[in-house]
Amino acid sequence: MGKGRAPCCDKNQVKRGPWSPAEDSRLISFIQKYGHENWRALPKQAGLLRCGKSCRLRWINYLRPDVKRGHFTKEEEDAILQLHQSLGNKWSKIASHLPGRTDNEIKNVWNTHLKKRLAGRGLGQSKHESSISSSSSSSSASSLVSRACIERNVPMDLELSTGQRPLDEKSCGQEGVVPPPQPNEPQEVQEEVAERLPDNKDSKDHSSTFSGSNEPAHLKDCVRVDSPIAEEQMDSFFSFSSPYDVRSALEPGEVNKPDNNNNESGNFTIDIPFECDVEFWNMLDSLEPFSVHEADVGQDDRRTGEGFSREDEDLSWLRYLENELGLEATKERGVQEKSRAISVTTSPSDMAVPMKACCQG
DNA sequence: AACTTGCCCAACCGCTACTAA
DNA sequence: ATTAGTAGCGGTTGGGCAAGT
Repeated sequence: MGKGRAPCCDKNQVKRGPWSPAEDSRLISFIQKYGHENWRALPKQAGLLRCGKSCRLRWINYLRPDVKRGHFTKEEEDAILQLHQSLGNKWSKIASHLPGRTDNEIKNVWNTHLKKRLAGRGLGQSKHESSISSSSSSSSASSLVSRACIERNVPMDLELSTGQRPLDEKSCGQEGVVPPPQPNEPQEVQEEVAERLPDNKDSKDHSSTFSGSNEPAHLKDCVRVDSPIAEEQMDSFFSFSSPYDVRSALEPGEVNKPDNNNNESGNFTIDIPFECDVEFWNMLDSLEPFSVHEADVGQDDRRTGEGFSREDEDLSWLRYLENELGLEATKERGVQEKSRAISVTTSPSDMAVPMKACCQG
């Protein structure tokens, strides 16, 4: 090796800046299917022109299904103030006490709101004093924190904070949204995938977007390439219940999909070259984002309902994500989504020609 | 309406901690 | 014990947007 530490990625080769819906879709899809054993290798395996760090950040701060977004409640703000008194700028530790909030988000809120609020409340006060006096609702903040601790099995004693990150992938399952990874279960993986194949579509309630038999003729040839795979992938797109086995599934530079109907001999391999065609990505980005229509119904009701299932939660999250991405579920998008499903599933360079042909009509 | 200013927040950067060989 | 690779953390930046002039 050369001197010093190798850069995490070649900045000339990776895309930077805001994430496009297409990239989000690709990342979500990949992680949902294979997890994120290795962030560094993930972009390559997923066919993303991003630094692994960037992928990780995007996932943790934005795309994770259990990430809570929107304004912070007074309770949460008070909790942050309180926790900051004890922990200082240990944003990840603070975040671990606030379900669904990310360290980055908390850091931002602190820097933009809470710090000023605190400053405005009395410069002469000691930290401790200000903490006491500033928390008119400290009891509620405490209860929020303690509730979070209970939910997450995090010790209430902040000084004993273990440094674990309940918000990260290792403990998403505690939120009831993302179960802990179940590695080394190839049999289950296969069963899970088998269940998601088009043959079993009846068991799914959010697959209609891609079950379209009314796709335009000019798209059919394109879709034929591997539409069962695409549909399978998009069907399970936002369901985080599927186990995965990254270790056994992935080699650098390629994605070995679990067995499926398309490939009864197994070892279905999709090679996603890192050097993706920039034009392709431009085209991809110009496409309308992915959406699932059934999820439009009754999200809020589900939240309050007694039978709020994982599936419901997945759908809620999907709807939320759609909103976040500025997606609007419309019928005609099914066509584009077909295309997108393919792009998410296969090698961009493989798809570049047929996709281009399709788009040019 | 046009321009400026300030705020917000997603994303990036660089460092440290951890782990495996 | 050392080294290299990776994940995670905290600080910082910059683009977009809203409010103000």
